[in-house]
Amino acid sequence: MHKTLLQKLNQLVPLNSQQQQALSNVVQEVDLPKDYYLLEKGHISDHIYFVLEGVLHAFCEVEGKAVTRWLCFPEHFATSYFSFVYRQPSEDSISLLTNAKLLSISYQNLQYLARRDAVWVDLNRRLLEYYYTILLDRVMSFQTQSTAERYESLLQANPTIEEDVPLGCIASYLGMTQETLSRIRSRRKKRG
Amino acid sequence: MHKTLLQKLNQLVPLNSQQQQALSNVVQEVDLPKDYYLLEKGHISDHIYFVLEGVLHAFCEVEGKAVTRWLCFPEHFATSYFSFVYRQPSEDSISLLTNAKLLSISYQNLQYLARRDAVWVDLNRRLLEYYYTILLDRVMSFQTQSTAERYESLLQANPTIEEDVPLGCIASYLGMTQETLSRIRSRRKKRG
DNA sequence: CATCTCTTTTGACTTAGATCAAAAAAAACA
DNA sequence: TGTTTTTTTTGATCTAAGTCAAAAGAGATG
Repeated sequence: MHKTLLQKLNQLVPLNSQQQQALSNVVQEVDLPKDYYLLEKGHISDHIYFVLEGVLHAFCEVEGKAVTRWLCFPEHFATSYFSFVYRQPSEDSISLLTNAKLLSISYQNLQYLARRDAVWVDLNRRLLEYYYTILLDRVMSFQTQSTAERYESLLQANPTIEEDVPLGCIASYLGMTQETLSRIRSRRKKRG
Repeated sequence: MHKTLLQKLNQLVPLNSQQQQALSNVVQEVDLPKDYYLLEKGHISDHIYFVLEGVLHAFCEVEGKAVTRWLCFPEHFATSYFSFVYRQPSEDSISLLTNAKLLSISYQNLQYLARRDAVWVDLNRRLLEYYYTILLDRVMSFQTQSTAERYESLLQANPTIEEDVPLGCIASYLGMTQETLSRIRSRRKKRG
């Protein structure tokens, strides 16, 4: 079983060795190439992923343009949440922005775990709480920050983003045009 | 016990009469006046509220200006989520924008319920899931909509907002200035 | 290596929304 | 009731960011 995942989970809820074993029985490690689709729009999300290496993104089409709904970096979890939980077709697609090494757990297996041990229910709640507060911050960044400030914060939280994520994805994620982000970058360089 | 709350909860998870009774034992109905503070910044959020009548808002100070973090209308739940869950001082304050009738449940009592019956854990998760997806939509509105479109959506979802919520609160909630919202309103009126 | 495609940068221009300031309207209050 | 305070509207700029278009750069492909 993968140390990184256990560390992350233990921060939220302590797991005994039995629980760790139960988890390792249902977790699958996969290596996937850049541009691989984990989920296509219209399908039901059947897995939740934990990113070991690489970057993922979820996006949907709005008026012909792709909107980046989120970016997912190493040591974070990814799925189309609405679809996964409510068993409804996803509005979003999820694909890989780089080659990636992931851990994957199926909906079935997660249900199975949750039925046998309440710790997994608890963990699920903790994770949700965590991502909820992150999302609240993202909302506030739109309320209070300029485009340049939003980019600066993102860069601070994730310095590798410039190499791994196309300009257009980042711009859309931050709610601005590609051109604007490109200009923000060139201004940054001039200053240092 | 209040019908409205039970209806809402039953939509998420069916409750038997025993569970309904258990809930009614810990729920308190309160009538509070406009401008009353349910939570002041720096304190730990000790209650979760269900709004029967009236409107609440949460706000924090950023660079000397109040930022509306959320608005809460009848048949919705309110608390400073981060503070309530992590038992940390809240960054936000919560106060009433109108006279209000609320149902309140304390953290202690909710813990008590959750220890005795897993249905309350489940319900908590369902609620969190629900509000998570709402928040995702709010993020997307910033990514894809103009100020006027955001206001239009909000108005559609909550037609009474014009009477109940001051212009400045709404503007801040939607990430624009008061002046901009005022102009959006006057343009609306001219058209009809 | 030349060609084609896709992404990013740069430029010129337009516009939505911010800022600053003052007037008008609405609440609060004595 | 008139006076004070707060909220909202309106007006005159200003500027950040969007749009449109073209050039430059970087990868992919034959």
